[in-house]
Amino acid sequence: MTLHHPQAVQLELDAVLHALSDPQRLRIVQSLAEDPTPRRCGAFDLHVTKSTLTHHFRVLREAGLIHQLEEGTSRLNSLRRDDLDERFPGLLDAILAAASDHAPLSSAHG
Amino acid sequence: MTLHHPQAVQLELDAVLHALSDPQRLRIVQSLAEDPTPRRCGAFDLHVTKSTLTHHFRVLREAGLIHQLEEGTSRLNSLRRDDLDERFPGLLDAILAAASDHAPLSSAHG
DNA sequence: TCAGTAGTACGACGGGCATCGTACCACATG
DNA sequence: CATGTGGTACGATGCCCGTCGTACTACTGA
Repeated sequence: MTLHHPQAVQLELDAVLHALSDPQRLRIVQSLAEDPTPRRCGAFDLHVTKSTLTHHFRVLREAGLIHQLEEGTSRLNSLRRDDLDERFPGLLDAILAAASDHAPLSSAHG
Repeated sequence: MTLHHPQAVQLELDAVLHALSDPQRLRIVQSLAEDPTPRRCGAFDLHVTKSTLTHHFRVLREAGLIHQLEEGTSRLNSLRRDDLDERFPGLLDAILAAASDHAPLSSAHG
């Protein structure tokens, strides 16, 4: 079974903003923006249980923010930058800029 | 008693995104962006009751998105564009652009 | 085969939120 | 004083959401 991803044209602003209004999910997107390397759900330092993690990644995927590629027992997550930029030009950049000003990921664990 | 408005520096991204993730509130902000004239809470065509209206305007105010000036029995609402732009450059513009693409206010009642 | 890893599915819990109705206040106007 | 207008406060309701635990599947490797 393949995972459902909305098409770029179908992305809804409400869903995107809601997805990013949660600190944990904003963290994930921030991290993926800093380092675009696709990586596992568990590879994000989030301090929540696995089931909660699954939930957050699902919200992000269904909002169209990330792409999840099934790879063995893992799912490789990547940011849908191009689709986001195509649908909502400048939105992701503005949010990421605001987020990095707010609580920079690079110094979050320092 | 004066209404509490957060300072520009204190604006939190989570709160802003959450405030704008609600369709009704996004509508209000959209409307204020299209026509910056400060106006009453009741002057927005929202199809919700007065108490719900009060709630939404409070959320917007406490997130720092709007300013409410007490004027007699009314509150004049205006968009805090400058403060938003100062704190989160480009964010409001990007969201408004995305929103107008999504569901243009000017054609909402047409 | 046994153990470990990566993740899902389901159910539950608690809190928050959008919405409403009712009651109430402040001001203007007749 | 009575009425209308603009808005708040409070309580209730129903739903959604973030979080967790438990049980489960699928793959990997000793």
